[in-house]
Order: sequence, then structure tokens, then C-alpha cells
Amino acid sequence: MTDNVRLMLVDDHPLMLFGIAAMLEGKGVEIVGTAGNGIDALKKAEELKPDVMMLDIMMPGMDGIELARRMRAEMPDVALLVLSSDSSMASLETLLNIGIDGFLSKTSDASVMIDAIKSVAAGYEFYGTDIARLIERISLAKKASNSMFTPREIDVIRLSCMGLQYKEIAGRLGIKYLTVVTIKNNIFRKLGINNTVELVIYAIKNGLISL
Amino acid sequence: MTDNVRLMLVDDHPLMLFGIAAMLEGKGVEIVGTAGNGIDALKKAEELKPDVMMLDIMMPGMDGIELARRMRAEMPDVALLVLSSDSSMASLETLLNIGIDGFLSKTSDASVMIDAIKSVAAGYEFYGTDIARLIERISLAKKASNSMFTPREIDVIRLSCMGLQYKEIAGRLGIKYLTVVTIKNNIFRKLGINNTVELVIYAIKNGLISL
DNA sequence: GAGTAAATACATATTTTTATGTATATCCCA
DNA sequence: TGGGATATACATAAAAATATGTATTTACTC
Repeated sequence: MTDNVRLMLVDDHPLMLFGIAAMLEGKGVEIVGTAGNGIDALKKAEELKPDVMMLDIMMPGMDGIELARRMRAEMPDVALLVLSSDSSMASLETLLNIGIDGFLSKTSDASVMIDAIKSVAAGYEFYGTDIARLIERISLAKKASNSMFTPREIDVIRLSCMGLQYKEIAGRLGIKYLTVVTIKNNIFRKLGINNTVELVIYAIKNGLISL
Repeated sequence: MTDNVRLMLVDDHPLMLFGIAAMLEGKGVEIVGTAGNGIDALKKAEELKPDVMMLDIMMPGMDGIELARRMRAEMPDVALLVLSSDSSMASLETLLNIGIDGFLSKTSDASVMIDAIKSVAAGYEFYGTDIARLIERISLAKKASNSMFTPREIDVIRLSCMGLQYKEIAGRLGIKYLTVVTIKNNIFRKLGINNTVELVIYAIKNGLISL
């Protein structure tokens, strides 16, 4: 048996801390410390020098993202395994840029979590299967927002987001209905989405339109 | 020592289930069953006849709100203790109307949770301190904007505005596709609009949803 | 206890949207 | 000047959404 992995847990849910601790009992992972917020976590990490910090991203006060950033900057030797409830792509993108070592959904079950902890402790990266798809979509979205839209596409996005339908858009832009079809399908493909409501959400979040 | 409270746990996070189970060990609460989604939960509850069901509101498939509604309708003797990560007021309102027995934030610590379980098992209500303020705000917001929509319609609006399509909404709410059609058509008629994008715009402008 | 609103369910017809193709003229840039 | 991106146009099939009906059960109100 190799040495235990020294793990530090950061989560604002006491129950989650408790549960993970109970689950890791006797599995080759030693929990050297826990924290319920980012400030505490930073302080304790400095004393405890864990091998791995497993942290939630949604926390009050300093959130997981900021904590990850600081940890990377100040204690680059500690592997960072992010535990997320929402799998939101917005934060994932930021986290990837910060350079975390792994990302794990809270819906994962125990064995997956143990794998993940041991992997990142050994210097490997770990990403759940559902994360791969998200990363895919992020790189698409990223390219797209870099003005990957043609002027024509932006026209169509704007009008679509006002609730106009294909025929109305065609009339407004003085182009053919079938051309609008093409343009809109292109937009969907670029963004990896498949209906107009998702387009509206995207457009609002990315400041392409305002209400 | 009185009899153990027979508790059924519903949460899509295996870790949370594990954690709560470990935490309640030897505290006068017996976990008679667990489920990871609403469908399972309903089925198991029928067999197991628990005293209390503690359920998460955010779950894939049939969500906690729908589960609570069905439980109330079909097994009114089981006390419902809702466990929430977000404390969102939209769902809380619906839950209060359904008539749950208690509401508990996941950030609560172990002792509070035990209190809550025992309270609702004994027939009392239990609401965390932070919930009271929310309830206040709900009654205000309610009067202000939307006595215009039924709770059901609000459910559908919320999901529609997330980009879900009819079938998905039906699955999420545990109702039939054609029922969603009816509800959505009613919404359109009420607002004098005729597509979902206009609904999204309305919902955002009137604070029914947030992005 | 009757009347009303709501949630649910279903039917049907039409329109719209979405997914995938092909194709052509233009303009820009390397 | 040749290649690539863009805007345009069209075709077709399948899926989804929308418009309009009817009807039943439950819950609430008067």
C-alpha cells in the first residue's frame, strides 16, 4: 500500500464535507483538513500543505474560482480538483484557464471520486465524461464570440431575439425566406444549440443584444 | 428513547445521500430507503411508507417540486422536508402552496438537520431562519407582478425560458406532452403573444426569470 | 351545495422550425 | 490570380410548435 493521499476539502455544505469524509474512510485518502469558505481554505492550506485540494465552486464569500486562482498563484504544488454542482460552462471555462487539474460533478458516485483524487494526486488530469462535451461546446462558443458571426448573421440573431419569425425576418432584411433558414441553421451549428430560445439566452449572456 | 424516525432520502447526488446517511448514524433516525430521482422516489415511498421524506428540489427528470406535489396528493401522511441548495424563491412559493412541512438549506449543519427531521416527523413545521425573509419577499413579489399566472403556468414559463421543448418540459414536470401544449397555449393567449421567444422577453422584463 | 377556476388530458390541422444537403456569384486577401 | 469566406438561393424531410377545439376531476368560493 502506498502512502495516503493528503486531501483538503473545501465546501460550504457541512453535510457534503461529512459525507465525503465518511465515504473516503479507509480508501487510501486522508483528509487533513476542511474549510467552509475560500478565506479559511487559503489559510489552512498554507499550514497543512495538502497534496490535493478538492473544492466546490459555489460558495459564499470568496468563491471557488477565486480560491483556485489564488491557490495556483501561491501554492502551485497543490493539485486542484474542482467539485461542481451545476457544470456551468461559464465557470468551467475560467477554471480551465486558471489551470486546474481536474473537474468533477457532484453527481459522480464514490468510486469515481476516489479515482479522481488519486489521479490528480499522481499528477494526471481528471475530467468526468460529461465534462468533455462541455469543453467541446466551450471552444465552439469561444470562437463564436470572437466575432465569429458575419454581419448578416448578427442581423438575423437580433431579429430572431425580438421574436420575429423566418418570414418576417426575410421581409425585414429584404432577403428570401430560405436564405434566412440557411443563415439561422448556420448560427445554430456554430453555437452547438438547436433552438431559438437557446439563441436568445446566448445572445443576452454575451451582450449581443439587450432588452 | 422513542422509536426511530423512518426517513426516506431523495437526492440525485450519491455523495449527499452517503453523507446524510453517515451523519444520521445512531441519532434516532433510520434511513429506510433512498432514491436518486422523482420516479424512483414515488415508487419506493409506496412500498416503504416512511414517516418523513427529505428531498432535494433540483433533480434531473421529474424534479423535487413535482415529486412533492405527487407525494402530497398520493401519500399525504408522509411529512415532506425539502432540502434546497439554492433557496430560490420561485420554487419555494410553489412548494408552500403544495403544503410541505419543512424547508431546509443544504448549508445547514448536522444538528439542525436532525432537529428538522424530528420536528416534521412529530407533525410540526420546520423552516430555517433564512426562509422567513424569503417568504416575506415572495408575498410582495406575488402581489406586484403575477397573480396573472397559475403556479403550473409559472413552472412551464420557467422551463420554456430555459430552452426546453414541450416533451422535455412534460418529462421534467411529470405530466403529458399534450398537457404542456394546453398550458403553453393558455400562456400565449393570456399575453397576446404567439411564440416562445416573445415569452422569454416578457419573462425577463417582468422578472419572472433571471439569466 | 352550486358555480367557477384550474389542472389535466386528448384530437386535429396547420404552420413553423430545424437538419442537411447543393449551388452560385462576389469580394477580399495572400 | 487562386482560394476562401460570405451572402445568397433552393430542396426536402422530419420534428416541433402553434391554434382551436372538447372534456373530466379537483379545489375553492359564494
